[in-house]
Amino acid sequence: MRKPCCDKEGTNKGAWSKQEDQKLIDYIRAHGEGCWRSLPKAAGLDRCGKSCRLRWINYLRPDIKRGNFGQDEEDLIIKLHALLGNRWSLIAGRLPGRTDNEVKNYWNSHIRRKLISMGIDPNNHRLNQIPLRPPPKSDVSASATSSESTNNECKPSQPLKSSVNKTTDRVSDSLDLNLDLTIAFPSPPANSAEGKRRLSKTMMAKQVGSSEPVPTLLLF
DNA sequence: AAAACGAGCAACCGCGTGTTA
DNA sequence: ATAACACGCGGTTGCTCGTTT
Repeated sequence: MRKPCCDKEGTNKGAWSKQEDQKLIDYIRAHGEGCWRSLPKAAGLDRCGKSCRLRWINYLRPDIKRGNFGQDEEDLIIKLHALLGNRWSLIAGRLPGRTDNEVKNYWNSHIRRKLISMGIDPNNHRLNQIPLRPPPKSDVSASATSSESTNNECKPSQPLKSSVNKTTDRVSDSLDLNLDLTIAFPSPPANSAEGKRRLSKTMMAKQVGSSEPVPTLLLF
């Protein structure tokens, strides 16, 4: 039913050349973002539209801030992750100049490791009990959260629902994580199927725990 | 000096969702 | 109402480069 996003034959893959970058930049400067499917042809690129989009968003966009993450950014990522889980695009949306891919990579390569070394479960931001023991079978939620030993460990799953509302032994509490917050969404792009999409996704995320008091995050 | 290893990052893939015809 | 399309997201892969042995 679903066709591949582009015909795989005849499209380049792998690292982008300078010429390809320049073509993409020139085209988007002239015509703006969007219509990714038709863009490659129009721009003279032998690339899949998805690949063009990714390259632009993660690397070529002029407002991208490159380089190391600051301590404030790292703290913010940790706090947002405690609330939102692996919703990298939402998290990146609160970090000007950072992309979801960059945030995700930074989390996986730095923050995650750091939290683990501190004895903190990066998936639910709780202190691990030492020694780590497999949870009792009857405790479903516990088994879902002690995920270091499972294959589903990175499921964004219920960070909103489970991690936010239970405050006992939450490390984030000791890290001065102010959970009495309200999520302030960045204003969606004006042209914006994306804005609408993001908003609706976010609303869904908020509604996950709608039967319970939803903690709010006032960030800006 | 060279091989082995690990970390970091760019890019790809598959799926979910909103839109359109 | 629904199938096809277009896009965005999150997970994963694989390459590159620095460090260790």
